[in-house]
Amino acid sequence: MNRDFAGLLKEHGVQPSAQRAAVASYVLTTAEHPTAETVWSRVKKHFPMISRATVYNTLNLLTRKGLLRQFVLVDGKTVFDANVGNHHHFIDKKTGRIYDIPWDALEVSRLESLGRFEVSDYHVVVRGRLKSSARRRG
Amino acid sequence: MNRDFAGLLKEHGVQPSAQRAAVASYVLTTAEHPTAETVWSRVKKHFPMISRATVYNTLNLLTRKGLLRQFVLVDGKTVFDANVGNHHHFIDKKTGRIYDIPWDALEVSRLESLGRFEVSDYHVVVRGRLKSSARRRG
DNA sequence: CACGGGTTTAGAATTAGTCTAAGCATAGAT
DNA sequence: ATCTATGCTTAGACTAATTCTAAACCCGTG
Ligand SMILES: [Mn+2]
Ligand SMILES: [Mn+2]
Ligand SMILES: [Zn+2]
Ligand SMILES: [Zn+2]
Repeated sequence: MNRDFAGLLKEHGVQPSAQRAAVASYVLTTAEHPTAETVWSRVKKHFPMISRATVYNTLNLLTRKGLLRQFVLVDGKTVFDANVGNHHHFIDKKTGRIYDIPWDALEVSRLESLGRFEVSDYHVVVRGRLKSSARRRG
Repeated sequence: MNRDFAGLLKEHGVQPSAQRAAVASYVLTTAEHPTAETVWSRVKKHFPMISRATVYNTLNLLTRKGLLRQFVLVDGKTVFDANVGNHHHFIDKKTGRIYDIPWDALEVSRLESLGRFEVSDYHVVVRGRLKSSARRRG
């Protein structure tokens, strides 16, 4: 932790600023698939005067620059995911929380047979309950 | 076409009305995965005085009764799907249109190996381009 | 120190969806 | 045939998520 986020942003063509580093330091290290509202509330703890517009701007900018991915799995909520590599998702039906499933944990076959669909990417969305064993990181 | 939608609704525990039959006759027969706004505009052509609230109410009611499914795949738009059986989805990156992939066209393996995740359902979301062959029904 | 480009800000605007309260339709009772 | 209760429909108000706007701000360069 405590990486040099200003440097990281610069490397990805994002001009660094205190606000952007604050957003990045949270959103690029969490596994909780936060909404923009969640990002805002987390970042405000350490940077109380940051505005909502800056949070949205920064999240969209990081997404355009490939540091972040955003997707909508439930309801009307866009969530942000710093895991930009291929992976699948598990949604806990009880809590709505989203967990990553490593790419290699599942295999999808017969994708070549899709006829008129030319596949460029895909992922599996799994829904269910978390087994009762104590939950660890998600 | 021109099925008895009032009868169909009754069979599913939905008290029929002219508005509900109008919504049902469109949304239960289309394959275009429409948004609520799209449903409203289509239904208004044949039933110009129907209100937005009635369209939303009916779509939510049909969903509760199991005649319709709703999901969010892209952007912030909930779409409605009269195909309530298991199936996968293909999203055309160019147009955003959503197409059904029959359940048996794909196979997902190793779902039993997901450890702490207890799977109750899943589906594959595939994205790509539609091959140039003339498009048929989606 | 002034300039200028990019960044941040608060709040207005927009969009999707829900809620409200009044009016309407109709099945059943008389 | 009329009455009535229940449920349906309606317009518009409201809410929540997100984007837009325009002014203020920051900071490196001249
Ligand atoms: Mn966005
Ligand atoms: Mn809904
Ligand atoms: Zn993820
Ligand atoms: Zn479908």
